[in-house]
Amino acid sequence: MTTDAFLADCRARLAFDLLSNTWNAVVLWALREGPYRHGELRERIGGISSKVLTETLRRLEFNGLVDRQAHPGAPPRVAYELTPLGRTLLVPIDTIGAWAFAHGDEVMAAQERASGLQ
Amino acid sequence: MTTDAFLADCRARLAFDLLSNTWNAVVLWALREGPYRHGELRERIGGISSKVLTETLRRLEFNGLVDRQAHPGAPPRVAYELTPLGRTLLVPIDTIGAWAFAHGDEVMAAQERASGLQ
DNA sequence: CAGCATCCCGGCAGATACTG
DNA sequence: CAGTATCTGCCGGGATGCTG
Repeated sequence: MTTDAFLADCRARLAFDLLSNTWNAVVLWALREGPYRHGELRERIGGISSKVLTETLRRLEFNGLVDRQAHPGAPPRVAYELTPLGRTLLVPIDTIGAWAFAHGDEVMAAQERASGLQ
Repeated sequence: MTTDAFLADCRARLAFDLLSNTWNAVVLWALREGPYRHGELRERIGGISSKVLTETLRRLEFNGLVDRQAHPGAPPRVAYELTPLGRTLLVPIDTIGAWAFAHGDEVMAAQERASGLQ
């Protein structure tokens, strides 16, 4: 098992905290096909406010997962791109997504069962 | 790509929400080696309060990931065990942990770099 | 266009004390 | 032993409005 010293190890927490935010994984995933600008990202994602998108990008940048390129001038042009490190995180994200597609209905069924019998 | 319709799909969110809680994944992981009782789990995990452990177990049970067996009598004996569904979720959890072990130091280095230059 | 400044709210999680 | 009952603080995230 690769992660046997899991419980006490803070390093594992690191990855979970990265994926624990509502939007981190979504933005990372949306960026997988190349640089996008702020507005493009908002469109592609849908349902995220401008403020929250900026916060998320700042967080990802802080953790070395996203690279921010500001081309100066007016109007402002800012592009965001995955770093190589950020790109490696797409693997776990995809694994989670795959699990959801395989077992999502089982979870929902369990939820309804549990709700039903109070 | 298995999860191309990721952004709009609520099913993917399901899995992320499951792993977004601070303790869900930890408790799931702690349960991977068979049934444990409330007190045993607390010991094995460390740093979790009784109340929060109960809440977490209730949540996991609600989602069909954990099975709760109460053997009546005094003193009370309650054991928790992974369901087959819960066991499948160990795979993504392990993937995340493996990523953390492989790239955790890169993230920490990036954080220090970002903190350093203000 | 990109993004800060505010205000606000709900829910996770910790600490503490109590019960069958 | 395995919980429940409170009280509390914190932070993510939404809404709105303003700026260079």
